[in-house]
Amino acid sequence: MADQSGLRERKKAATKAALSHATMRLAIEKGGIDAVTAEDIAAEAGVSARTFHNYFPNKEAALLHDFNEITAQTIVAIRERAREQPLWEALRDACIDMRIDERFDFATLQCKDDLVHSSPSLISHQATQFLEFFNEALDIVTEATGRDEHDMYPRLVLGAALIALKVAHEHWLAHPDEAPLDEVIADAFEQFESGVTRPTTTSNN
Amino acid sequence: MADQSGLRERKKAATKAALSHATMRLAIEKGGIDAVTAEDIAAEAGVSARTFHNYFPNKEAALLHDFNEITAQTIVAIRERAREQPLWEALRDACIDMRIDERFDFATLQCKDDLVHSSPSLISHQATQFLEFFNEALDIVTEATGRDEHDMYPRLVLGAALIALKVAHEHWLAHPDEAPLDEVIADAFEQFESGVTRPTTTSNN
DNA sequence: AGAAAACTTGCACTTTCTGCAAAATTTCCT
DNA sequence: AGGAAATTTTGCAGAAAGTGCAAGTTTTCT
Repeated sequence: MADQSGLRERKKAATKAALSHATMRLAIEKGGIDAVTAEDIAAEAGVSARTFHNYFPNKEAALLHDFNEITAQTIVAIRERAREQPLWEALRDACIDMRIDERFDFATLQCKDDLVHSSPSLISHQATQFLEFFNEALDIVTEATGRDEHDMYPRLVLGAALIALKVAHEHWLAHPDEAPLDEVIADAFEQFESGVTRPTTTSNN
Repeated sequence: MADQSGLRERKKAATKAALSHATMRLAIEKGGIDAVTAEDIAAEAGVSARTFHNYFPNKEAALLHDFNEITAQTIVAIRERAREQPLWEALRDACIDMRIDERFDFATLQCKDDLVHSSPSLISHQATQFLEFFNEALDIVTEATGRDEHDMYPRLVLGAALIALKVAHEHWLAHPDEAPLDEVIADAFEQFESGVTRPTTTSNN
């Protein structure tokens, strides 16, 4: 349904990837996405500015495209796992299975993170993507818990899981040599299990 | 420091409020903030378009201005409470003390929430403000827990607290007759205390 | 091959947002 | 009160985003 392998589909995917990569390249080169125009990106990818806007609504979306891809896959993973595992474990394992560390070059990840943290427009866009992630996952979680719309529980668990994911991810990017990403994620989830709300002893764990 | 009561200061505050209110009025009238231009807002408030941009970077900021004010106050409240209370309680009580229900007309709140949920630009902007709130509070929480930058714990607790706040707020807006806002917030925080990660019995609580 | 469907492109247009410099207003000091 | 100094308002110019439309290309399907 999504990717029939006709010439047309392949070309579109290639163009989209080219635009996304061009955005990244230029943003790094010019030291920030704000110094890059949609026209620059289109030129770098060899298409017209109008075509760029056919693929992405704006440059932020182009830069964060792959992150978006991964969350889409994660939604599917959560749905499948939630059928066979307790919810919390399903969420945790789906997050671990994102395997950001294996799919991307570490330097590139760090680079992209720097770009995001230094541009309000990117921060804003990333926050929005996270919200979309939340909303898409919410239906699954609500169903899995057997609660209704009337109940806060689904949103609270899901929120906790996504916070754990985000914090783990950031921590790993800042301290990559400390532990592998999957362990960091597991650790973050574990802290919620043992009760985040109680002040813990300051054993660095 | 912030508000000396010279004529100039008072006028500026008045203009800012007028612009914010004008934005709200027009957004409701035209059924969405996207149908309102910065020029419309300036005209409604009786200033030039250029002046509007001296006060706010964009219309989204103008519409969400009061929410921003409140989070600024809440940061202060958290800082003070964190000196005298256990962290989790400090966060909870500071959130309860925001008293959104008393400060605003309920219909207006619901209206504004509808506006936000139906406009990508507003969703994006609100998400960004939430992130700023997070970052400002993070320093306080980190200090209060006696943990260092190296540790995920501060971000996890704070994340949990802000999720609780946001979820409670949304729930109350959707079901206002069920319980007063402060109780809903307390309830959300309580669910984190009793362990969100374990599936609970479906007693609607 | 040739019609139909889908994609690309250029163009026109509205809107946002910023810098700059001139005018207007408020404040401050004597 | 009066005038210099500081601050604010405003208009104008300009870069860039983003969208609709229609014409031109390319791919698909039979």
